[in-house]
Amino acid sequence: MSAALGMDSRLTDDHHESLRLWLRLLTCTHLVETHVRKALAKQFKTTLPRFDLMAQLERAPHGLQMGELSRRMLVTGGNVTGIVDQLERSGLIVRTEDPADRRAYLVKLTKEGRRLFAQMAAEHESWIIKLFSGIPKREQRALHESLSRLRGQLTRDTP
Amino acid sequence: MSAALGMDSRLTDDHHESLRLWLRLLTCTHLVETHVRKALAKQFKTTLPRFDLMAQLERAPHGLQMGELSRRMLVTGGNVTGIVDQLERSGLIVRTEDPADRRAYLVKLTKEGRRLFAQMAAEHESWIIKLFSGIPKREQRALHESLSRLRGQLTRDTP
DNA sequence: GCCATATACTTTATATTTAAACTATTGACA
DNA sequence: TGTCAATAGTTTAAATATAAAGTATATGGC
Repeated sequence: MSAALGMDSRLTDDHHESLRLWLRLLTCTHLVETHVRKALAKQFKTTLPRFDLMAQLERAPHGLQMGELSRRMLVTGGNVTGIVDQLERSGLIVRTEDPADRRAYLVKLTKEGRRLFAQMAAEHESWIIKLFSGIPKREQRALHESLSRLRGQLTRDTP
Repeated sequence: MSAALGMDSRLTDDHHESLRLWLRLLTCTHLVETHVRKALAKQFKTTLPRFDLMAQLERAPHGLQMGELSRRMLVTGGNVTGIVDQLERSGLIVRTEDPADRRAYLVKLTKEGRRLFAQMAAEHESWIIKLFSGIPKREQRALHESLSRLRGQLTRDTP
């Protein structure tokens, strides 16, 4: 993630409500990210983007093209190249020839990658549940729904 | 920001609700960030972290220490050093001696920095308002409140 | 079939970001 | 007062991240 537009604890009244909402969204995301990043580093000696990429592959047993990874992770193609390089060097994923398109690869988890990811995913989920545990389930569902509407807006209107 | 944990459009049912909420939060934040980053680059030839840092200073006329910038922006100190270097080289901010502590600087906007920031802030706010315009004000307020509760959780329990 | 254009991926240059090590100064306290 | 841990900031190395340019392959129209 990029930077936060600042702790939103001292905004003056002349800031518009949408702006304040955005800053709060950014702060929350940043706080969770920092927590998860440190936990991944400490417990698994890995990083958030690598975990993210493996999470994508785990849901796609037949593999994903680089471009599809890029779209799903919301990062540029060049970025994906670098992270795939790292994970491939570690033996956790492999680039496979795409039989349907000689320009493309199908990236897949190796057996070792699947094994390791299963461990990390379980821990990761428990961290998230703990971090969100102070928000009642009812409110979490409402939040989720509002954010879904927002995501719809963002993907529909601003291509 | 770091990477998204993936488009949350194809989660399977076995994912816990908190995890889904987190992924949606991350996706929304990432989409807005990408939009704002591109707009800042296009219209002002600048970046999000530089804009963010200037936004912090604009609200602190007497200046801020590097460490205070780091805390408010939720990034590490080394990161702040780099961004301050850039902005200082461009003449938009200055490092001032802190009369109370010879280890510290007070970083301030220059006149040119204030002038430019005023322009950027106005545009920035209009972008945000537009991006969030599909969400009713009522729902925006509810979102803001839920996120406030979440932020409270995140800053209280996970130091 | 041939060619223009688009797509898939990599490379390059630059900026952001973290963690950890380092320097300088402060502040607490025996 | 002298010492020593804590604090403020920088530097370093490595990983992300973007945008833009480059390479190779597909695809669609002629």
